[in-house]
Amino acid sequence: MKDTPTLCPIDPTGWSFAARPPRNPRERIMSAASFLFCNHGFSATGIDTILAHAGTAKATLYNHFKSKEELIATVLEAEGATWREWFFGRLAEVEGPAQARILAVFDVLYEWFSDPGFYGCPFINAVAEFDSGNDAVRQAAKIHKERLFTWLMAQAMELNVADPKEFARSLAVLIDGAIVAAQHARDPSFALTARALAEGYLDNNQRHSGLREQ
Amino acid sequence: MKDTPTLCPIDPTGWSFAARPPRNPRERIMSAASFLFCNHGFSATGIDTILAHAGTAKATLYNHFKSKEELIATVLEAEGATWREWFFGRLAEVEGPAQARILAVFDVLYEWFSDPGFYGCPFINAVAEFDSGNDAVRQAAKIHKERLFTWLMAQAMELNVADPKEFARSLAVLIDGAIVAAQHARDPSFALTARALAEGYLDNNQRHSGLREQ
DNA sequence: TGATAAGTGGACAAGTCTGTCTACCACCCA
DNA sequence: TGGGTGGTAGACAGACTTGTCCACTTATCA
Repeated sequence: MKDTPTLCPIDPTGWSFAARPPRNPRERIMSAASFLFCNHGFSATGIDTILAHAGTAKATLYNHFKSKEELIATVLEAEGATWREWFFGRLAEVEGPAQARILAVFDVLYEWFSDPGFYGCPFINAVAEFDSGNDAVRQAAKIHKERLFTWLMAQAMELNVADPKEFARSLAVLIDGAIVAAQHARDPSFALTARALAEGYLDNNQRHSGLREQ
Repeated sequence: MKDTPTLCPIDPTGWSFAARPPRNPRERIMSAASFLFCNHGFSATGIDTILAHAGTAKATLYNHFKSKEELIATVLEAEGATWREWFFGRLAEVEGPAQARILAVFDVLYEWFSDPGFYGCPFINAVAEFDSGNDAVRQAAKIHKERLFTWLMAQAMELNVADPKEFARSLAVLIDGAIVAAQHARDPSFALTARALAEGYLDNNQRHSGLREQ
């Protein structure tokens, strides 16, 4: 049971920290915590459950993390970093202009939603569970969203749109909407619905900027 | 303390069950539970906290509700029903064609997001917290979403769009996206961003159907 | 007036939660 | 060989959880 711990029964394409092979007790704890927190909720997952999944002793956990709250924050950071690495890595593979890269966002989302282990966005879920009362969680979510926003702004600059900030906000709405709708309906095709909306939005943006130039 | 209990410090325009004046112990419990569950999370809110806010005895709670789980389900239903009553009531006031009513959706959302007591959609939050593990919650969320979907489909029929289902799905994405973005950023103006997206989508739909008819 | 229903207050059981602590083990490197 | 580091196993404290129960009070209504 200890030699090859199967903490995460799913085999995602690499978007989740929980699916990475843990190399030491600390990583085993984080893997198990990540999987359990994201799938069963943060409050609902007890320390003992995490330890049982990780196959480590309680003292080991409290050697590495000051408290459950710190563990939650650390796990969220790791999960976010892994996801962004995967997400932006995927998009970096896309050839062509910014327009193609932006539409590819929704193809990559589709891939994510299609994974049997998809549980929604850990930050959306965490803020939903804590909202007021846990600033570390809100902060982690804020940073994650800002990273995404920065990437969207960069695409907007490249596209030379009239209002890059509003452009990024619009795409953020489409992305969040797709995530929540797919999570609730357990239907990955909401990514394609959002993609079609994005396509229309890009077209409208193009047409208006064309009119401006004439 | 018992004569005029101020369970809910906010004074919304009527979208929340928690703000309705409770008339009997059962309603006091539901009001307090609704406010606490939605603002601090379901697991994080204990029975004793609810009772303290409601000013009732524990036996009264367990006289009316079999368990905390049943209380959660009942509160979600009531909160959803109140919100829908408010939301669709608002939209029914809108004069003009379906197009205007659809855009008004986002004005009403803006009003909701602007309330200081806005905490996001209780169903999105509940599913985020429980996901797997509480079927009653998922079921309640499903019913709520279906009601909204039905309304959107009705507008689609009136607009005579090519694919009413896809039309409703698109607007659902915009609505969910606006809710989550506004909740995270604590910025109601995401409703206006979503509104602009909807406007572009409606225009594109119109243009394409025009092309089809020619 | 007097019976019935509904609510109160608080003790209590039984379990779960986080976090601490001790005693022990196994490995690595000097 | 032997000391230090890091992990294990599990008991334990103390607080908090949900849910039950009982004796008592208040309100309603025939």
